[in-house]
Amino acid sequence: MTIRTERRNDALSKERIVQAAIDILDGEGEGALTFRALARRLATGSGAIYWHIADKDALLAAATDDVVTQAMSGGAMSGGSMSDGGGDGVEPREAIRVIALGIFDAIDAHPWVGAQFSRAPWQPAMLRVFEAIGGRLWALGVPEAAWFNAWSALVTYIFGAATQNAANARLQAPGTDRSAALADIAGGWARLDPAQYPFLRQVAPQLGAHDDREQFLAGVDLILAGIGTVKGKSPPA
Amino acid sequence: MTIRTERRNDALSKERIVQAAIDILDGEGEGALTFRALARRLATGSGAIYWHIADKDALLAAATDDVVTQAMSGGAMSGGSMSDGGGDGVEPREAIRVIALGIFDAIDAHPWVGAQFSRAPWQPAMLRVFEAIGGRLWALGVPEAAWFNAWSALVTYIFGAATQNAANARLQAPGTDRSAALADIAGGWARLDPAQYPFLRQVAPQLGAHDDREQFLAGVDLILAGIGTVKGKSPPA
DNA sequence: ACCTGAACACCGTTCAAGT
DNA sequence: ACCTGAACACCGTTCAAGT
Repeated sequence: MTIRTERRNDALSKERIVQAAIDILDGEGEGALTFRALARRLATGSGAIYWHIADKDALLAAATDDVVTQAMSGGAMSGGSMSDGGGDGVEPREAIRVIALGIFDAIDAHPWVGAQFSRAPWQPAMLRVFEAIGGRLWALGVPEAAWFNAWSALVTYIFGAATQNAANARLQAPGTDRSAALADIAGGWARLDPAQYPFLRQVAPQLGAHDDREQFLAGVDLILAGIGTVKGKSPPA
Repeated sequence: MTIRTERRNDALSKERIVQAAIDILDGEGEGALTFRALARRLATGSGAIYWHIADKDALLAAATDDVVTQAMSGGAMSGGSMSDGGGDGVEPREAIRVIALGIFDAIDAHPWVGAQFSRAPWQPAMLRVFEAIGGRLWALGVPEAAWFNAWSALVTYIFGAATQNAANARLQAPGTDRSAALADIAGGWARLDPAQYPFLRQVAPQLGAHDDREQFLAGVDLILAGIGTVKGKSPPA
């Protein structure tokens, strides 16, 4: 007697399709993701994909949701949204930094996610990020009147900065050296007209030498410092 | 004797092509900008456009540069980049707010510009924005060690927030009511699981009622306040 | 020098036809 | 229920041919 597996291992499914799409996006770039390429990789017809996924937008949305969910699954990012101040042992400012860096690194590793945000905010996985940030603001003791604007500024900065960073990375030809490209731009700034661009000339060396993650975190810290001036008290010991 | 005009008034030129592209982008959306549609509007062949512009990326870059240049031509945004503190009578923080709002409004009016930033930062018109912000930081008396990070955080937030705002606007069907769509999302947040999403439930009413420009400016102010804590002195009177 | 428009090599999406 | 792959209606870009 033969025991049939209820499903062939290689049966098409939304999960398999989304994973194949992520593989293509990461490995060959956004331009390489076509239904024909996807069908070839899955050894099926291009039309079969439409049985499982509505269209290309839905495919990109599902792939993005996957990546963000992954990024949020780190231990430091769950829990701690209690209004009593957290209670999971992580200082709220530090927790916000960890969440922010998690998003930054995830988008850096999957640059196409950045472009996707513009087309589909309010995705389910995003809600978990939003809540995690908001919960830490409660734990920080930010006064109620400032909740919404403080939360909005943080979330906007985190996703905006991560997206811009990834876009810069995507601009480069796949094999080229990132720091060399940056040095090129910094060199261009250093040669700008001193009368018109005194500031950019001054900061050109720092542009060429900066670390992206540190620069990103410095921005998060500036916003946190600004939020601190609203409540007017120092962080809890 | 006949005096020939050196150029027919309707002769093709990069300027005319870019303007026609902007008209299409603003009036019919990003999906409507094709070389065929552009050629039809300019009463020429689709191939003629390639004589004046390298490809579609260059066309979008030129259109974006136009819009940003326009946004920066406002009087309050020029000058004032002297290290002696400005001297054009506008308080630096207020000048930064004006510049930021100018960018925000320009991208709000031309939402496609937001999507374009990801593909081409470092555009010439952008440099003027970058310099204008940096110059005001000097005027604010920010210490040298903080120049780069403070500048970077401001510029990142301004373009990131403006882009995200425009993307949200673009998501909606052209005819629909913006506040109704926001109320829908806010309603969704209000119905989230209280155990998992206490923060989002709390701020849902503010999400539905907020003013986008005010929210944006509040973020700029938070960063400026954070920058203030770095230098540790109050703004000059 | 500048313009024309057919041709080429692609797309996303649909759908009759298969199993 | 799920899959196939040809067909449809598009794209951006090129290029021989015109003026």
